Amino acid sequence: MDKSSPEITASSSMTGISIAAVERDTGLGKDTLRVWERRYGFPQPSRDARGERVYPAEQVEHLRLVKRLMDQGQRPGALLRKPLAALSQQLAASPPRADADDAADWVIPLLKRRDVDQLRTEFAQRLARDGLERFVIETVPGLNRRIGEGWMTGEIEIFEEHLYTELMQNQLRSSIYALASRGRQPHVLLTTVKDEEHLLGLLMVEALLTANGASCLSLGAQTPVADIIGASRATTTDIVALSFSGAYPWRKARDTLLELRAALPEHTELWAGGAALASSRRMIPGVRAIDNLRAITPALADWHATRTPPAAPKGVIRP
Amino acid sequence: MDKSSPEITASSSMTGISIAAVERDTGLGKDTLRVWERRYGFPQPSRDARGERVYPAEQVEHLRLVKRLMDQGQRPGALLRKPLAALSQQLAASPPRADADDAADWVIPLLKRRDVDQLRTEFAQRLARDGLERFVIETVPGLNRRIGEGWMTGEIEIFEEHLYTELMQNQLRSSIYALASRGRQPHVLLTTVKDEEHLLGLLMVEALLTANGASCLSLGAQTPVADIIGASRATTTDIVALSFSGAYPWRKARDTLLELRAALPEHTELWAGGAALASSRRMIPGVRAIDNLRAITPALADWHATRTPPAAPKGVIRP
DNA sequence: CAACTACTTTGTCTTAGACAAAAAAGAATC
DNA sequence: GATTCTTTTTTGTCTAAGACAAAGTAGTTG
Repeated sequence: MDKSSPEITASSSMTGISIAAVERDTGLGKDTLRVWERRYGFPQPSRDARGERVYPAEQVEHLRLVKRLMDQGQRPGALLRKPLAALSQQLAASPPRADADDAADWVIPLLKRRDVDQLRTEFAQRLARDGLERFVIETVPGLNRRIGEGWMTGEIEIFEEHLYTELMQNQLRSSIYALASRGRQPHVLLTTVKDEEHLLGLLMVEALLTANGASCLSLGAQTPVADIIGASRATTTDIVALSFSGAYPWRKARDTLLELRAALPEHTELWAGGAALASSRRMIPGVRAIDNLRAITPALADWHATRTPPAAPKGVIRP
Repeated sequence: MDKSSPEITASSSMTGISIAAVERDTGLGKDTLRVWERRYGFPQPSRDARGERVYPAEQVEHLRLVKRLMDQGQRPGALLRKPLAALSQQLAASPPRADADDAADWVIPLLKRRDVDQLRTEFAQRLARDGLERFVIETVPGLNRRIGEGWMTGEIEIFEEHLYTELMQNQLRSSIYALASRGRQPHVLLTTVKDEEHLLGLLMVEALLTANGASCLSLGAQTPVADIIGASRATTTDIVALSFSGAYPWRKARDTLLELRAALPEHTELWAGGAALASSRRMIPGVRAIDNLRAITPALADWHATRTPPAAPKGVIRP
């Protein structure tokens, strides 16, 4: 009511949203928001008494939509000139909707009902029924797609997406932990470079690797390149695996990989996965491209085939 | 050993580091970095051909130190006027060094050796020996303190701190998962507000709650207040638990809590923990302050005592 | 010791202009 | 038709100094 507490209840909704809050909510930088306003006339926030931008909630929603479509590869200039309605249509049409996808529809009502226990149970049951490998390769991507779709069409809220991610991450983590056995070959160092989030995708890869007998060490997302190098050196790392999301610029990915390749010892393999690498049939020397999740198992098999399994280079210690 | 290793190939080091990279590495905003330069004369980056700031690696290190001390409650104006040497001393002196802390020293050499397997084993062993509760209340805080100290004195690198956090998080998560049983009372919604990271601390709390029979749902860190409200509503949430780090401004914490209190249904309890709340004996009406980790167990006991345990409001279903 | 006021510190927001990296379009090659 | 090279457009990030309120400190009073 009065000025004593800044914006009483939902500090966001009634009063409008500050530029810092919009940055947090949409992931678009402050500079970007300002320059869009100047160039395209959208968003067009009102101003408070101090002359600072105050974004209405609906414009923030609109911006979130734009961000989503940009993450799919669209360009902002085109998107910002279109009216809101055109965008909503576009996203509904964009994914080609594989036939079996609708099988993932069960997740939406459970999320809406916030039925956490049931969600956990469903995840666990499907995992037990299909096995970890099939679960990760088929079920989880289907669910992810359905969630993304639901968000875009307004079926579910942001919180519900977070909830899904949180629960699925827990499921995967516990499966990984249950499988992990110490000291097995190969040792894989797993991470994404800076500017990438994508934690769920990383966990999916880790699950597949662990299920196939590898010993993973995940550094989480956003590891600076220097740290990846530092981490792999002086560690018995056989493979360094990087994940790039689809939106990641191709050249940057290539440069990062080349830099890593040069810095890593020769006997350490370098794997790169994610949509950014899958699209091009360009190969980078010394880097193994992992087109999709299914390619992980054969790649691991190759690794084992290349190394002569019985004659270990270092003395094999068996108690 | 020598300076060659951390820098060599990293695209950032030879050339110097851009302001965006410094923001990412230190957590200090671009605006803040610029205004410090103007006001205090530090940092003082050189400029590239385009006139843009290029920070030498040593200044970034210095900044990281400053950030650390700020997180302990110190003020930037004082820190930035002091020479680097004074800061290094300060941090070494700051924690009062409880007697038994040195027992945590074993973790440093293992980290330096990057002996992941051994670290996992040590964690697991101590946990099995002492039990989850003692592990979380005594061992983990001791380790955290030792790690923070090691980082500040230069014993360990950032990567090694990340590695520790990652491994410990995995340990806690798996313990939590093993304990979790569905549908037990009370249902606790667990999170931190925006501007808080503190994920490890949150997991420690979750572990304690779960060990004492609660059914936790963690929303991870950085949940906007509006989402917390949305999440708790229409869910069978008995307790909403928030965690504030020590650096969090007192008033903001109070306002957030009051806002939440007003929005939550009356039968939902609101718990607040973390150093920010512990220092003041100020009470906020309708909010239960959790001074430290040890206070969690009695608080849960209180909750059970308040509710009449045998006469469940909803029919008890037993198959 | 708590609460009020006055003073200092500090982070974030404002403006417009500039420029390089990324993407798209066009042209030329095998 | 597909690949490579060149040109043009698009787009995000950076810089500048000034302004101001929120957070913290100190001094005063009950």
